[in-house]
Amino acid sequence: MTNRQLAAQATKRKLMAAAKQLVCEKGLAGTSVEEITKACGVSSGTFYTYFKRKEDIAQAISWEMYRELYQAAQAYDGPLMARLVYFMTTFSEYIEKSSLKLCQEWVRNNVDPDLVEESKLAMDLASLRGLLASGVERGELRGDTPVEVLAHTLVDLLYGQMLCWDMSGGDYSFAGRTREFCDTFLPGLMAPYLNGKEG
Amino acid sequence: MTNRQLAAQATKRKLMAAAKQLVCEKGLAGTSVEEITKACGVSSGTFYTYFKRKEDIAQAISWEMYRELYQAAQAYDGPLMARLVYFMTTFSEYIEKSSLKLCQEWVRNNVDPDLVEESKLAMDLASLRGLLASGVERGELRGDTPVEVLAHTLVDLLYGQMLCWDMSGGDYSFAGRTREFCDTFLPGLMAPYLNGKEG
Amino acid sequence: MTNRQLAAQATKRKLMAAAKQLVCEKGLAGTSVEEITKACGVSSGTFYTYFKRKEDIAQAISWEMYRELYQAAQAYDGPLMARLVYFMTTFSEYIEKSSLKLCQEWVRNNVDPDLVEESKLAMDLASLRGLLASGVERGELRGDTPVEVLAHTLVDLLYGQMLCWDMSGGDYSFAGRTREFCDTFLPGLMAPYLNGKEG
Amino acid sequence: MTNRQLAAQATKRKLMAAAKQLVCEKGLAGTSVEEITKACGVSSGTFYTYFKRKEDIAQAISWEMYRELYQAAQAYDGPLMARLVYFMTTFSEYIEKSSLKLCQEWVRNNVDPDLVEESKLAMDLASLRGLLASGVERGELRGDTPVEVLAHTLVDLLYGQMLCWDMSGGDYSFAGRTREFCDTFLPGLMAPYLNGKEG
DNA sequence: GATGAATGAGCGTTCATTCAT
DNA sequence: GATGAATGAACGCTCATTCAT
Repeated sequence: MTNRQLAAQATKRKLMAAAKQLVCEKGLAGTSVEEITKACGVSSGTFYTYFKRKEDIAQAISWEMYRELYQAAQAYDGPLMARLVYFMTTFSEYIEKSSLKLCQEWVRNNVDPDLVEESKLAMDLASLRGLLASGVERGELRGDTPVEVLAHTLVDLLYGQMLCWDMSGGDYSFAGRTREFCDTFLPGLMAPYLNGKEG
Repeated sequence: MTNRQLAAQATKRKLMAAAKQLVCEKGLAGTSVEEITKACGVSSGTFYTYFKRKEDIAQAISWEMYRELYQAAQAYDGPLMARLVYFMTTFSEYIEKSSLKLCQEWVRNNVDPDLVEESKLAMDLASLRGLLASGVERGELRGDTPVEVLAHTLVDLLYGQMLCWDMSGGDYSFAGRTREFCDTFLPGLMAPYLNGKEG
Repeated sequence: MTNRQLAAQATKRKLMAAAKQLVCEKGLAGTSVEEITKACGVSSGTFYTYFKRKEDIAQAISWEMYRELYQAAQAYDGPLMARLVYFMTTFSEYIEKSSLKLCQEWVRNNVDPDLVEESKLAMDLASLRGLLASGVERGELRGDTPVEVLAHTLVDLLYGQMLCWDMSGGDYSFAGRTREFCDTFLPGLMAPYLNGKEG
Repeated sequence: MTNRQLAAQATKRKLMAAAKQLVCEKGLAGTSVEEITKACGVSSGTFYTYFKRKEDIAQAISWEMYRELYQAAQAYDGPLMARLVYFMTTFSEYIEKSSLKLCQEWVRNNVDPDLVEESKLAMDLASLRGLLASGVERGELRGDTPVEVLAHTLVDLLYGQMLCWDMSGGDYSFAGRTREFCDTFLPGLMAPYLNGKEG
């Protein structure tokens, strides 16, 4: 990689870091491109060398964050229920740690019908589906487990906890609520599909 | 009520009707105050006789809609499980019928940390809490039912279904998913707390 | 006077009182007609029964205030220098007591080239001119006293003290400065024109 | 300085020149940003590249004007009384030459309690104070001259002449009045403090 | 790759004033 | 005399984006 390429990479990283902080403080709509670039000591035009539209930097930031999350989730091994709980709690812990504002911003962006994104929703769904499918493969789950329905129900629930947390203004712990669910209802929900050795 | 008051009421209704349609088509951000007023044949200033800010009309519309929903839910009677299912399915059917765009708009507005609204979230939570509490009172649910946790878990789920539906762009039926949940998982979820005569 | 006329008079007084307070707090530009009328419990249309334009109420208020001032000044008797000092200090004391904001507002309005008012400036000038002329008549001042020049110089000075006080944001006492001038420089200024019995 | 910077400077100058003329004709409130920019053949947004708010251009114009005035005043040398007279008459001549409307606008802006500006009032005061102090240093004025009181009295007077001129609508000469004062009263006012060689 | 001046459409909002009731 | 809904022109200001340098 040439020096120029390295410098370019550094510029992009600086932009994303500055944007992340500003968006956490003031939301994306409340943050102008100029603020982001000024915070990096570059000119506003430079922004467009790296991002086609202002919104793109928000997506880039969220991808960067979620990549880490997925890697952790895939690396984890253990019994099915533990894997499930690990995925769900890691999901909410991660988001809660990041920033309420960032999460709200993300919801706003992804509910906007004009902003199509390669869907994180689809990825989360696929992750859970894969997790359950692996349970079936390994014999931890019965063959007739309704994998698809289970997967999207759990995703619905996680997203709902996230949305309610956003709407509450962070009045309580998102991760706490996820753990509460995993303790209180998840075992009953999964029981019918678990093979004996797990039950 | 005098004629003048009636005329004023009519104007407000016209504004809300026009706004509802336009917002369904193009979202609130995509609809200008001028468009709304022109569609009613009133001047743009008239808008501000009835709504302090542009956003307020969106809230007014959603309140109007949800009032109906709550009335239906409270009117319904029957065994606890039926009341629960009725509330949840009516909730999603109602929203789905209204308009995807309107629902997305509502989510966007209510996730905005600056726009505080007397929370529909709180109302939904209270409705479900009340519903479950009535079950306990009537002896349909055991005395040690964790009413609060159940209530917010079901709200989380409903809001999650709504959010995922919004994010999918309406690719599938929101109400269908709620019904699916009620059929597949709700009985198992409630089973531990139901008194014999219901189970 | 009929009851109706009495009621009308009361309404007008209420409007002026409310306007005075609001303008003192927020300036005229920052006060809307609706605020004034709401503060009186009347409708906005009523305002226009008594004042043709919004600005007119400010003038009405200032006239009301200054009438009192002029009456006091004319009632006072004593040696010329005392009359002069009395007029000048009463002028600034009165204004200072009223309200900085009101004074600033008055300056703004009277510097506006579009708002012609029966000039208080002209009245102040006439007052001082009359005061000095009476001094000549009574033999307190020499016959060749440049009454006109003295009068407008003293008005210039008073208005200048007022303007500087306004610009300072009320950092010091307007009346104090007037008194300082009367003590320090006024005797020297008048000395050449005073007849022996006064000097 | 690069070509781009030169062009930017030229744009700013054009904006100020156009604004100056328009404000002289119609006052700041009567001049819209669009008028100013159209007169320069630039877009309305460009205005905000150089001035944060509409009002700022008025301040910029007045600073530009007064800078010249202060430079002249500081460059002038001669006996104290001459320096004093020069400062005062230059002050009023300069303002009178500029434009009545501009002067009225300036007063309006500087009496507005919300618009804080690095005070020209303070600068004028400092100028006169410095002028008198230099007189004391050079032995032209007695050591016990009340420099501060004299300075603010003369400033009060100058500002008062300006205000009265504004209020009169320019019916007479501002500079003429200042000269009249300098001829008629200034010598008597200063006499007690002048050292023999000057008197 | 970086710059930064220029763009310019677009919009929410205000509010003094009117007039039919 | 009082009402108050309706008016509607008017304007400041934002800011994502471009492109010549």
